[in-house]
Parts: sequence; structure tokens; C-alpha cells
Amino acid sequence: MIWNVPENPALEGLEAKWSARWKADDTYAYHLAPRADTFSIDTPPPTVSGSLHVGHIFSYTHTDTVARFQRMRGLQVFYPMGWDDNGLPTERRVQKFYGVRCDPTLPYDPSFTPPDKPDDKHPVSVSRRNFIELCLKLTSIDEQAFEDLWRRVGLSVDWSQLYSTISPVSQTVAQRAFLRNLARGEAYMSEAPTLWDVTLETAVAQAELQDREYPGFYHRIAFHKADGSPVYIETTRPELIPSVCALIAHPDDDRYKDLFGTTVTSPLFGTEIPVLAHRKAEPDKGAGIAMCCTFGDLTDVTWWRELNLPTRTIIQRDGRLTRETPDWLPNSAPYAELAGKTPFSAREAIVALLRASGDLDGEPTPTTRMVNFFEKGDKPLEIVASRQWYITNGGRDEALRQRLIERGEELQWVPEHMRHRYINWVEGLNGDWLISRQRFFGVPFPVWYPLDADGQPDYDHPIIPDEDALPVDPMADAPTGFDESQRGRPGGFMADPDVMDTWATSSLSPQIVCGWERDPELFAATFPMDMDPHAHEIIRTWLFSRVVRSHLEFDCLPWHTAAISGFVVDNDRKKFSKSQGNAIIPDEVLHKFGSDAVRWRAAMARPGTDSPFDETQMKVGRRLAMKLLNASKFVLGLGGPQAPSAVTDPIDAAMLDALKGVLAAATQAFDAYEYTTALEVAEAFFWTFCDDYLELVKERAYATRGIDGAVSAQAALQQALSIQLRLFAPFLPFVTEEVWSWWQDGSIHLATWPSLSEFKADGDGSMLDTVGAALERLRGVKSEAKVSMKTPLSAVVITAPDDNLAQLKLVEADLKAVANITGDITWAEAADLAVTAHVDL
RNA sequence: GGGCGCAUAGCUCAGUUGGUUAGAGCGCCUCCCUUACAAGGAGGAGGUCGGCGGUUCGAGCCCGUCUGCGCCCACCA
Repeated sequence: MIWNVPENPALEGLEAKWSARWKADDTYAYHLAPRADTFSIDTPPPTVSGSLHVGHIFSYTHTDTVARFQRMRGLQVFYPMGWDDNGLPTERRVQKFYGVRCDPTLPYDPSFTPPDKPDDKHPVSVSRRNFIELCLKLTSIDEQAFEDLWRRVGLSVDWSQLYSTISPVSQTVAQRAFLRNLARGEAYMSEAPTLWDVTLETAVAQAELQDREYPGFYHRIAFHKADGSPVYIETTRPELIPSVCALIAHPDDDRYKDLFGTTVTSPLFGTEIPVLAHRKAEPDKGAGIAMCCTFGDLTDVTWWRELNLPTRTIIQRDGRLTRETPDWLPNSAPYAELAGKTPFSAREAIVALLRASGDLDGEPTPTTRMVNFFEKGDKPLEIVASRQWYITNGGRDEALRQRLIERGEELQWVPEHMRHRYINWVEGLNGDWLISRQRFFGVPFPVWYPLDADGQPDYDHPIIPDEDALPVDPMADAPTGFDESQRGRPGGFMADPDVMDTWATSSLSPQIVCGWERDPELFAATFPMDMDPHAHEIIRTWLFSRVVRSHLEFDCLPWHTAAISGFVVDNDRKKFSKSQGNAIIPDEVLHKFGSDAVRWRAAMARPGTDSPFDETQMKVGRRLAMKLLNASKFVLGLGGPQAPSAVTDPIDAAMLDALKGVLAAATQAFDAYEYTTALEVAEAFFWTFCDDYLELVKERAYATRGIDGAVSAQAALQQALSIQLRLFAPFLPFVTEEVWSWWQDGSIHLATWPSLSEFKADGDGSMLDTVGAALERLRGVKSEAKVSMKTPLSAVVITAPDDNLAQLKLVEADLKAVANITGDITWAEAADLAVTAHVDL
């Protein structure tokens, strides 16, 4: 190989040059290997309808450093990428982008084209199939942009393993896993009160809840005992008075003990309701006695269930109060003021009515309360009764809960304390996992229901397809034994209209990527996986749901280790987000500093640790990359290849010995997923290597004092460079590949990680420290004298402890050369290392 | 209310099982255009390791306690 060292090496253009080469050469392809020789990674599929921010770059870079390390260690790295393109976020983006909305009652229009000027305020209605086509169209555009960015960042993903959560393969896996859950009784349908987003008109799961502050008013309102005297309750939701089922106080609350077992009547409507005792009523909240409605909050659901209260629903699925006057209201006239209104308007109306009737005590007092929102929604959730699919997750089964907690104990967590978030979450589950969504762009439930003679569905006897027939779309396909003409007819069938939530598919990502029931060889080679990397906010969702699915299907964990990243936060320690307007655009940062520099900064954020975004730090990474170029140019410019065995000079061997220790430390750190430590030790050594060792041997390496010393220095420099390039390769893939290409065959990323056996020379690493300290003092003399570093020194006296003196005398010639010392050095023993000298101006 | 984490230089962070005068980078000050590198290099200043108490020959590190900050969860009458 002919060395080809450029005259003016530069960082510009390296991303384009090498990412194209890696793509052309399929550098990061996974080649089927036995399980023990494979390292498999369950990469989080980013939501393609969103945008990638700097936090993503950091987290995915963390994974990539480990992937590159394991690849260099000789393992076949199975590193797929996925796009989460199914589900609500995509629907919302498509609605906005094309100015459409899905109306499932419309027929498919093959010639449909979206409006030229999308107006999302006045959307065009399209059929379900047209809508899904638009989703697929837009996601494929978004996905290309994501892939381009990841390639630019230098992720060593095997792009031939790319998957998306809406793809037929994913749909097949999701439906197959669901059918298996169904057959084992782990999936079931239930009609129950459900958290409901009134804007999106769909049920949502516990894991997708978010607390938000919401302004409201306390209203003190009179209910009436049989004798007409008042019982006051306090509520922030007076519009729910028509749905009140009971007043409830704590069993030990002396204020209300006499009322238990009696009834009171509701204001305005005169509904007779019982006063009951329940331990979940809290005496110090509000008036200490609560009105239980169906349903105002989750406590109401508990009371309704445990006290067998009637269901009096007034909130509809669109969030408005029902237009029909409820039949349980003795005095229904006031309801006309509420019918069809939003809760907000109904509240104003009922407050006026209560004020007029004298049942409002005092004025409403403002308050700020915490309310449940769907994390992607913008109106408070309501609770409505609806028929939904669930998967068991331990929320209602103590034995399963315990088993899943044990899975959390079994998993290796990096960092260790992230385990608590998992345990905490599982212990706090209050119900099974609701997986059905009343939406369109998602994996349909592979289920039909027979219709009886009256055309009513028999939900207890669903019709299911053979696994061989998957994926199915029950809205388009007829079940076996029926034909399409029987759809919706008495004696025929109907499709389950719902789709699975995104998490119900992404919870199967190990099954999807590893080829479960699709590619047995691949599955055997890759599952259970090694590494589960992602940031800490999805422990309760993605991580937990995959543990559930794997536990139910395979009775094992889906991976061995969870490597959890922190967030990138701004200077006020706030999480970056688009809504707060503080998001950093990755393209700008990558363009400004280069991918290697940004990756360097990412790698400096330890696992699990939030890290502030600071542009000045990016410059440090860039300087390191530049330094690698320049130092390499120097080393390789000295002369042709030298055998490692040519290292004869003690200081050359000492430098290599110190590097040996660095290699051991970096390897150990990487094995523990502590990529930051691996980088730190390599980087610290590299600066010492440049500032001290390289400067020290420069003159000798030029062969100014004979060929033998030069050859020793050149051999040591070349070996040190080769090893250091490989130590940096996981972090700075572009610049290390560039330098590698000057003098080595093949990609550095397929080179083997350095091993201790590569070191041919035995040296004393501590010598490098001693020499460094002496150099620092020699420079200090000139710095204090405020003269150039090439100014000659004479009458140099070096004092040091005996053993240090011995080491320094071995490099006397190099020291004299680098410090431009004229005459001999005088050595003297002393407790401390010190230098005195005369500066010859 | 429950859980977890953090508190070390102006800033961002290291500090491995307790062991001499506590480290790095950035920033700051001073100097140097030295032929790998001025998008550089050299030298330097800067810290009562959040407070209090304890264990120990010895504590940044272990124990207790208090304070402040962050995150997760719960409650949200």
C-alpha cells in the first residue's frame, strides 16, 4: 500500500465522502452468525411525523459508539433502523400537510389528489383508503429525510434491515402476536369506562397520560336532605351534576356519619341519590364529601365499580353533553340549558342556574388543578364507557405484576438506577393495557364479529383468521366461510373497526426485526437481543410494553441490557421542545461543526445524564478531529512503514506502555457501555501524546541524530497512531476513516479493536509522566521569561528524586533537542522535580 | 404524598474499593506566528468538595440529618 498523505487535510466534505462509500460498500451489513458471535440492537424507531432534534442525535450516537466498538471486537452487529410511521402522529401530520380529514363512510376515490393549497381549517373529506394512501405517501418522504440525516451523523446502521411500523411485515407480526395473546387469554375485549380524548375521539392508554395544569373554579353547591336543609359539596365540574350518582364521604368522618344510608336530592334536577361511605374519600379535600359522577375522574370509576352505582352518562364521545334529556332526571327542564354544549359552556350555564336557584354558595373561587391530558392532545380527557381491547400487563393481576417486576430486576440497566423508574411504573399500574384506538392509520385488529338475525354483533364469539392469512384488513377482507356480500347483513359479519395503538406494534420491535416466525435462522441468531438503547422518558411505554410482549410470548426478556440516555437540555435545564421554541435544528449544528464534533459532544454525555447544549463544547470536538488530522499527517509524513519490533528507545517503549493501559481502560469501559469513559481516557492520552511525546521525539524522528533512533521513534509513532485511530473510530468515524485511508487497506470500522498482544515493546509507562513533568517545567522557564519556545537554554539544572532522574537521563538527548538546551544538563537529587536554567536571549 | 437522582473552580463535569499538596475541558490572565496543527501552542491564576453532626489514625468518598435543585409516579372534591 502506498501512503497517500494530503498536504492540507481538512474536515470539510468527509461526511459526504465516507457516508457514500459506506453505503456503496455495505460496510455495516450484518452477516448471519451464531448467536454468540452476534451483537443485536433494538433501535427505537423514531416517529417520522415529528422532527429529529439534537437529543435524538445524542441518544442515537450513544448507541452507535457501542455498535462500532462491538463490530471492531469482531462481532457481527445486527443494527436495524425503524420508522414509527403508524398511528396518530402521522394522521395529524397528514391532515395538516394535505388539508384533509378521514371520513370512513366515504367510498374510495382512485383519482383523488390532495388540494393544491391545503387549508387545515377547512379540510377536504377523504375515504379511509385515500387517507391511508396519503399517510404512506408522506411518510415515505419523511423517512428519506430521516435516513439522510442518520447517514450524515454516521450511524453504522444496516439499512437493509430497515423496517417501518405500518409495513406488511410489522402488521403481520402485530396481528400474529395479538392472536396468540387472544388465544392464551392475554388479550380480551371489555366494555368499561375509558380515558377518552374528545378531540381525536379515541381511547388512550395510561402510559400516554400527561399531567397538566388547568385553570378552573371551585363551586360550593348545596344538595338537599329530606328536610330541605343543605349538604354542601365542592366541585370544579358543576356541569356534571346531572350525572351524579352518590355523595361519598370517609366512613370515619363524623360530619357525615349521620347521613350515611340516607338520600339527598341534587340541586336543579332533584335526582334522589344515596350518601355513602368509602375509604377513598378524603376528609380534608374540599368539603370532605364528594359528588360521584359517571364519570368525572378515575376515583369516580372506583366508586362506581365498588359501590355498584348506576351509570348516568352525559358526556358524549365528542366531549359535548348529550342532546337527549337524560331520563333519570325528575326535574328535567333545566337540562335544556346544557344539552349539546361543551363542558365549558355547560359550566357557565349551570352556574347561572345554580345562582338563580340559590344552590350556589358564595362565588366560584379560582384554582389551578392538575388534569389528565393525552400527551399528544390539547383538551382534558373525559371518561366514557366504551368497548375496547386490552392486553394484560399486571395492572389487574398481582401475580403477573410480580413476574414483570422480576423481569425488571433481571434486566441489566445502564445506569443502574433507571431500574427504579421501571419498578415504580409497574407497581403503579391501575389497569390493563388498552391497545385499541378509534382511528384509521394503524394495524387493524384481525377480527370480525358474526351478526345475528337482527344484525347485532356477537362480540363474545369473534371470527379470527388463520395466521397464514396475515396480514388481514377486516374492513376489506371477508373472513373464511363468508363472502363480501354478507358484510353488515343479518347472519353475516362485521369487521372490528378499530386499529391498534402504535405502541401495540412498536412493543413488538424485537419480534419484527429479528424475524419472528418469518426467518427462523435470523431469529435464532439475534433474539433475545443484546442492547436496548433509548432515552429515559419511554421506559414506561416502549421498554415496558416490549417486556410485557416478550414475557407473554417467550417467557423471557427481549434483551439483556437497557442502555438509557439522558436528554439534551438548554442552559436553563429545560428539555428542548418545539413547543417551547428552544429546539435546536440538527442540520445547522452538523453543518457548523461537523458530524464528528457533534458526535464527540454527544459521547461526552454519560448514560442517563441530562446534558446542557452548549455550542462552545462542539468546538472542542472539532479541534480534536482537526488535531487527529494534523498529528496523523506529521506521523505519516516522517517516513515509510516501520516494523513494531523496531521500537528500541526507552521513551518510545514507555509511551506504548502507557497506551497499553489506556487501551485496557477504554475496553473495560466500553464493555460496561460507559462510552464516555472510553472516550475520555483515549482523548487524555492523545493530548499528552501530541503535546509531550510527539514534541519530544520530533527532532530524533527527523533522523537528525542517526537512523536507529529515528526508526525507533517512527515505529512507535506509527503503532501509537494505528491504535489511537481505532480507539477513536467509534466516536469520530469520519476523520478516523479518512486518516486510515491514507495508509491502511479497508475500512477502519471493520478493523479489529486493538489488543494488548499488538504491543511488541516492553516499556515503563510512568517514564512518560516524568518526562512530561520535566517538559512542563522547561517550558515554564521560557514562558515566565516571556520568550519564544525555541529560545536556547543554558546552565540547565534538573533536580528530581533518584528514580525520576534515572528515567530522565534516558531521554537526555531528546530533552536537549526539544528545549534547545546548549551544553550539558546538570542532574541533582531532590525530593521534588524542578528545573532551573539560564535563558540565552 | 411516594420514588429516583444531583449538589466539587465563573461554566460543564471527572474523582474507581476512604490514603500525601482535590483533577480535566471551556472561559479568564500572560506569553509565543516553533517547518503536523493560529479553527494553533506554552505557562498561569482560580475550589473552606451545599450546611451541620458522626464513624475513622485519616472523609469529596462511609453513616445520620438539614437545605436547595431536577426528573418520574400518584393525587387532582
